Amino acid sequence: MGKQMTEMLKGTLEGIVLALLADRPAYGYEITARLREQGFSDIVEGTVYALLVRVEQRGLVDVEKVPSEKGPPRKVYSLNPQGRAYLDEFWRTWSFLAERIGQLHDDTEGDD
Amino acid sequence: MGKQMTEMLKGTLEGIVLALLADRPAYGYEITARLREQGFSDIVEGTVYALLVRVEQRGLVDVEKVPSEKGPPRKVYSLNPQGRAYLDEFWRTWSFLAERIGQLHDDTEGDD
DNA sequence: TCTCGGTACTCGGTGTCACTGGGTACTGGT
DNA sequence: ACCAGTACCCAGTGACACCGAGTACCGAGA
Repeated sequence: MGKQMTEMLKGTLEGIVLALLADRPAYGYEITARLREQGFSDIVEGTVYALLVRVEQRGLVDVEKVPSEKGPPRKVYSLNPQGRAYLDEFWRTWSFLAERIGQLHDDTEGDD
Repeated sequence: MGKQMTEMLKGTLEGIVLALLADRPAYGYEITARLREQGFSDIVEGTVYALLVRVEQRGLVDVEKVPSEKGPPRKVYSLNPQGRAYLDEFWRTWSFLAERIGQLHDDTEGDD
């Protein structure tokens, strides 16, 4: 979608993935697929895997290795309490930002 | 506000500043002050100035030097047609992202 | 006069993040 | 034997907000 989206995803993609995990546990390949379904068509696997490594090292998710019928074993990630708290904080930050920007949009859209 | 806000501002702060300039021309110091008024209390001058240099070099804004009664001359930035087009693109990208994330929020908020 | 605080802009270095473009390994079908 | 799909990993790149410090210009008070 372009460079603007790339920059905008910094900081938000993490929240998006954690929100997906809050819904239900999932593994990397699956998360990538879900993101693509939701319209984030050019988010590639490498990005998601790197992100998952990060959140794991920060202790926001629990990991369980589950054998797959097809291919290597899956690493299934699930949100733990710490992750949930972090996600809460993410929503607060997001709401604040979205509100300001929404207001800015309303103020400036009348003149084009 | 914390690290999450820092990361989230990547890509969005640029749009915010351009939106401010779409409202009316302004200079760096003033923009910083306006941002603080709007609640972005810990955005420091250095960040804003660096951003302005960037958008100037990309040709999104026009610059005019105006003498100040107090201190060094002001560099007054105003959005030009290219910048307006870029801002339009920003709003499209933002709307897309905000819609997905908003939906994600609605889906997951019911279970805490 | 000298200092201090407010105004206004500049700059080098840091950490974080999404992206790129590869690679490994396991399975089933042809 | 080969290939496509599944599933994960990794080193390097560019962009960006932040940090801390510096420069310069002005008016007011000690």
